[in-house]
Amino acid sequence: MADKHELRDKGLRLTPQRELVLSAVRELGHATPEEVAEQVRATHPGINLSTVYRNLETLENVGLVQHTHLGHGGATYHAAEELTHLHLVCSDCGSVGDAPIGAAANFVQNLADDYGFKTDVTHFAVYGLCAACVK
Amino acid sequence: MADKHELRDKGLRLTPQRELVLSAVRELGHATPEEVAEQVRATHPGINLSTVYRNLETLENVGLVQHTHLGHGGATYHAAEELTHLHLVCSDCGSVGDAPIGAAANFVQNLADDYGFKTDVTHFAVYGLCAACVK
DNA sequence: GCCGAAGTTGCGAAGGACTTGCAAGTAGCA
DNA sequence: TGCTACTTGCAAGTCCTTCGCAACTTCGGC
Ligand SMILES: [Mn+2]
Ligand SMILES: [Mn+2]
Ligand SMILES: [Zn+2]
Ligand SMILES: [Zn+2]
Repeated sequence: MADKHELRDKGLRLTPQRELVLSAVRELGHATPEEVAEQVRATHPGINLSTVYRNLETLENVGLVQHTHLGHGGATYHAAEELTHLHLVCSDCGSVGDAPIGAAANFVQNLADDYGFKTDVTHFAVYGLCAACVK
Repeated sequence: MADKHELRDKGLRLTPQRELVLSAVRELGHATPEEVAEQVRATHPGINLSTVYRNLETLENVGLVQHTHLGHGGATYHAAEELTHLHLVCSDCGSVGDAPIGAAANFVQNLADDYGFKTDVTHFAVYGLCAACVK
């Protein structure tokens, strides 16, 4: 549920649509704009898809949500608090597994040391074959 | 330049368009379908974009090219031989740097050991801030 | 509480990036 | 040389995301 103050505190106006979009992202864990819209429509049937897109962008600008790429195209949205894990996406079966960010700590450190590159490991999924499909 | 035999050897028919698409991918290093089309048009002005898409797909199916995601959307194509490095994409300035695959060896090993996940580190770029933009 | 400026919404239309159907053309094998 | 399966160009069609705009809210000030 979106607390009214957190939106106002970020300098955003409080509209039912905006609260609902944020709530939906939190409830869904990660979701495409289309899925967010569908979820919001459960309580607010009239919401327009473009309103969902606009609010996702606005919420991302103030850091309340963030997007990730799990598949070959588009984006999926997470609540910012939730971005504490990596996504392991299987190229074969499409499954999305989680791994703690720490699993990449070493890698991130290497890139920082050797290239001065500050890696955001959550923006793109980690792509490959899941344990089940390796066999 | 695409050697005629390598296409035939993969069971593909040899068309000028197909050879040119493969050559273009090799010359460009990594390129979007649009960029490949533009490159091909230098010697074969009439080539249709859909022919480029179809051939990229065909060439990917037989393993001569491969696609990667460097940006937030679409795909860019590489010659299969060239996929020996990671891409470090800067979220700020958009630059695309390279790093040897080995930089991720440790990470890949971790995921294999802990999750049985076989990682393809080249499919998605490594996203973050380049050294210049970190400052 | 009421007002007005600025921000937001819904809707329809536009964009951009592929994908598809199809008729004409071509490669490759006999 | 001929046949058949594969390819191509072209036009149209999808799918996903963004825009323009008029109507409508929100919210700080009065
Ligand atoms: Mn992909
Ligand atoms: Mn992105
Ligand atoms: Zn799998
Ligand atoms: Zn940069």
